Amino acid sequence: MSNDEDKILTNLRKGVLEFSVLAALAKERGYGRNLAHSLSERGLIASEGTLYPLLSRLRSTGLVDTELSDPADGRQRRYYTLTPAGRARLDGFRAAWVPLRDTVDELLETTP
Amino acid sequence: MSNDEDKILTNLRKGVLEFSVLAALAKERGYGRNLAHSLSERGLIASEGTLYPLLSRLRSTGLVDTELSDPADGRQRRYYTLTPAGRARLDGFRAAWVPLRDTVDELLETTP
DNA sequence: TTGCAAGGCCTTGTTATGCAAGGTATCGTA
DNA sequence: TACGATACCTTGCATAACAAGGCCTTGCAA
Repeated sequence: MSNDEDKILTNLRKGVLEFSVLAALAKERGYGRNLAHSLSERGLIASEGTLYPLLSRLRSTGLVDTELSDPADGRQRRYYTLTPAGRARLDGFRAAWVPLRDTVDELLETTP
Repeated sequence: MSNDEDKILTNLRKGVLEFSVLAALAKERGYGRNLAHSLSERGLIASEGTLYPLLSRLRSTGLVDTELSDPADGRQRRYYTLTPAGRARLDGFRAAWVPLRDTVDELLETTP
């Protein structure tokens, strides 16, 4: 971990990464490397090593379903899709995120 | 840790509590129990046990200064004030917070 | 005056998340 | 046929918030 700025981001990500993945999967199914790339572009993860354990967790808690692609269609991939439970958890996150986000914004805005 | 909702909040707080404290101190100095109460009201901490170790950390890294109140003025308290380094770190947080907040909002908004 | 609730500060052990740095196997192509 | 890119995964670590306590002092009430 190099500088302070990175540590700030690391801790911020700790709260939102799981739900960023769920939100991404709510739009369209995806597979590991794919998700890793797009999340990395958005600054939501720092390495692949973060994503795969998370995906396993989401799978074992029933928030996502997985299916292997047909090996005949080129390279085989494990695709992830959101389950109803996953969508419900995403809604739960939204309910927690909005007020906390507003609280933080308020604190920052009113800071001299 | 009781339910899922609590865990969501716990992880969200992991990124923002330190800076919420700094932002609160940027407005006016405060003392432990005082800060604990106001942060707890805003949903930023779940117990005092979170705050005191954080305050120690802020002190040992030079982000806040402390002074004991005059014992003659009623109950003795340890007051915390923001240092220039603390203010700089708060600015660093703001720089990381805004884009990440926007990214999360964007993911949530465009979710079907 | 004695007891007790509240104010005020702090510590210990646990849990969980993200990170870095690896490792393995397969495919396409030069 | 060798090599780089694709794709998935594991291990060990650092750290932040939490719960559940403990300790001392002050003020009020019985």
